[in-house]
Amino acid sequence: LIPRFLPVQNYALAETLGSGQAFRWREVDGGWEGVIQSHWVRLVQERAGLRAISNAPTITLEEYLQTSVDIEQVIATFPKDEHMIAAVQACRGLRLLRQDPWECLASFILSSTKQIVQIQQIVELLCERFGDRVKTPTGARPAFAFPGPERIATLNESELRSCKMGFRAPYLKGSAEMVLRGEIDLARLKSARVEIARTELMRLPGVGRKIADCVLLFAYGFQQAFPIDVWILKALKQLYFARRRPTPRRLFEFTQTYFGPNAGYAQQYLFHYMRTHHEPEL
DNA sequence: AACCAGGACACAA
DNA sequence: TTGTGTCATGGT
Repeated sequence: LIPRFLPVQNYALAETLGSGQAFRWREVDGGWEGVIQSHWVRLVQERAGLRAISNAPTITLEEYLQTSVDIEQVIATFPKDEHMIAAVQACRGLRLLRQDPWECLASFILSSTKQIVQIQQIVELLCERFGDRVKTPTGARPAFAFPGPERIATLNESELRSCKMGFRAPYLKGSAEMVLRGEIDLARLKSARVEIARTELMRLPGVGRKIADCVLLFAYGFQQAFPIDVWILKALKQLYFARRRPTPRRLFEFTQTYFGPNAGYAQQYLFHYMRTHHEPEL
């Protein structure tokens, strides 16, 4: 296992890994351990960057963690209203990851009406039971790769339900089968226009507008994508549409114009802010 | 013990 | 188009 250093300023590692965009990271002895592709990874926050222990190529780590993104430059494009200022103030250094499309897609299919801790539990069970073992340092807990669509497609519904995913089981299996049959090409979406990529993703069972936007943002890096979940919906209505009744279409229009070219980052800051400051109802 | 969770879907009006 | 019930499971 190769230790190395990823220089980066102002990287909020704990909030980035633990706040609901990825579900497989665990805090262990002051660091964060997880799996990227087929590589076990341990990350430790340091003053001038991130210390990484892993066999994964450096470029893989940098890509996943997006360490080359200048977050101050991103923040500078946010609207300067009091709510965004407070959200940035609450966690300067929060990042967006760049995850594997299938893992991200499958994870968010499993996310609907679940709390983040429960999503983590479901995904962990799925990997433990059906993922390939990956190499770990002696003494560390066993770790597993995320099972690919070819593996998920072979499982029956009761095997999937044993991972506590409930009614989402047929969605996951159905989506795995469509990917496996080539009815959707996840790799090709990277170079598509965002509207086309979204429409494609929404053809999959269990994937609506919100989950599609999560995958567009967290896996493909479409920074205009703005997932609207219950927290963000509450934030938008409460902070920007008080005493009004926006239609979903009007809300979407607002997110695409008001928050600027990095709307997806703004969304993640608002999401984290709402969840950690659990605003009293207004 | 109710209520809710990073929703989607079929169906009604 | 917008509204309601349903789905499975566990945390708070």
